[in-house]
Amino acid sequence: MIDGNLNNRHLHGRVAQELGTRIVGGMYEPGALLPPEASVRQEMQVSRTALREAFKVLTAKGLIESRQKVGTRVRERRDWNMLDPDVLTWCFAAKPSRHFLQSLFEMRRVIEPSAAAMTAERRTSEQLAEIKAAYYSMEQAAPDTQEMLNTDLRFHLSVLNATGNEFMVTLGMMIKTALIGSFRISSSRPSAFSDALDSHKAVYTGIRNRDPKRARFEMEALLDKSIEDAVSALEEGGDGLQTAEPGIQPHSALFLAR
Amino acid sequence: MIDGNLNNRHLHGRVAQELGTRIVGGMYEPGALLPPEASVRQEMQVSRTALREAFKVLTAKGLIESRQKVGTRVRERRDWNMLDPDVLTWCFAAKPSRHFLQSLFEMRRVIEPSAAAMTAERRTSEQLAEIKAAYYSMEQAAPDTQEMLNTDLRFHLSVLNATGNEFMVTLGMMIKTALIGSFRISSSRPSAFSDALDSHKAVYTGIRNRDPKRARFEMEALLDKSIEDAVSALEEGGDGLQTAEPGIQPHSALFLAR
DNA sequence: TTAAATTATATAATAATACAATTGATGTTA
DNA sequence: TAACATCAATTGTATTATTATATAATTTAA
Repeated sequence: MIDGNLNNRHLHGRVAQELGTRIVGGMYEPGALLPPEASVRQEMQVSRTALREAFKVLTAKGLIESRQKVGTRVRERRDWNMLDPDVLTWCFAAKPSRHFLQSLFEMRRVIEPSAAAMTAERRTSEQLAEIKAAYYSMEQAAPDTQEMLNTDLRFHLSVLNATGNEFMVTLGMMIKTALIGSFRISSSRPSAFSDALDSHKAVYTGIRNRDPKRARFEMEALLDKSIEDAVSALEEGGDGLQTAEPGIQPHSALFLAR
Repeated sequence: MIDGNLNNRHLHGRVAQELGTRIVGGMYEPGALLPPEASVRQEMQVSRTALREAFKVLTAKGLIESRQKVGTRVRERRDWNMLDPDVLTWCFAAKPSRHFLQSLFEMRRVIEPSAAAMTAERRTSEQLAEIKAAYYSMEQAAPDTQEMLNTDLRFHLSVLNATGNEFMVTLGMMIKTALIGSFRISSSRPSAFSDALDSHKAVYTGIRNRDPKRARFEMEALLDKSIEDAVSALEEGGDGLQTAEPGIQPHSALFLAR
């Protein structure tokens, strides 16, 4: 389990994970009632304490709400805390739709270029050193490995951290989950390895030179490329992904370019 | 209490609110241990069940982590789920620093212009109708009232909703909390009322005309203006806000302009 | 006949208690 | 000295009982 906070250590965490996955997976529909405590307890063979603590976790993340007498209801999707690392992980566990993945990439495309610009503007030399170190660790990682993913991740997080904006840091958690999840879906993407390195280096250079416009531009280019790769990996792979629901217009990943 | 999910209905929710406020307020420092269950129970006069459920809520939001024998520790600030509506509300309850408020505005400045562009690109006519309705409700609200805040909020949320990106919708929750919190801090800002209306109308027009660049530009202008207002309200007000910690460079709210 | 009041019942909320598991510290022994 | 055993503190889990509340069913009064 690659969750943010929850782990196998606690019984209630495992229960929350199981129920959370079921909910985002659509087994219990928004607005519907969960089975009453007693029956869930029996099914999962857990004590009331464990189940109720799991409910509290899910409540805290906006997935459910419990009322006396009436039961425990799944809240509307719009109330779910989609930016929560656990919720996001459960979404990935539950065969995310294409629309979901597109929305996620779109968020990165909104956030990260601005983050790169901020960082170029304000980074300290220590922060720059960390970004540089992250880049070099990418260079040394073998292509198409877990190590590559980790160093890639490290680079993006170091940029977000260096913004000095704590909300960016929190969004970094989301992006981390997203990257890991995407990697697991299209595991061996035939990404142009050296291309990716060049793009990252360009971002780093922009930040080093305190050139916000450049940093933003290069990050945009980098993301556009990686989105392209992911999409094509998905197209070929056809790895059991749900297709977008009808009625939802496909996004053009590039609509932001001006 | 204006929280997202928690409310006075539940005892554990009140306990979580109290503890959460203390934590983000700095009463318990990151890395430090909370007093053991028994003593918190005694202080608050609650049962172990209520306290433990409150702990689970705080754990789910990334504020604390409990280990057997060792106790319950406050996690590092970077692990806090700052985008969670409850956490954000607690931050506002705890006299937010100037740096915090600047970061929040900065996030809006990153998110909302892009959201406006997306919406201009993809909005359905129903979505446009809702945005229009929100604008007209602003026109009819009396200046400098709660009603004004509500309609303003409605406008911004309707734009975010119309992006069709569910992460944007979740960020809307964050922005909602931020707006309410900001309003309470600088309650009677001498904002140029009709100016604000004009800006909003310009955004609406851009979206109506399916003109992403225009919508983005007008949203940027709108936010720049409202940030300006808020800053000046803060300067005058001097309402007990903590000043930014030394060593943190002030942000220029406008660094994003190109 | 209808409306209001009452009661019943199902369900979650809270409390109280007991015991288990984990872990850090301390002491003990080879 | 190092490995090992013991202990104590603290949270984890389970169980049971009581209370509060929302809905449905029933009775009572107008």
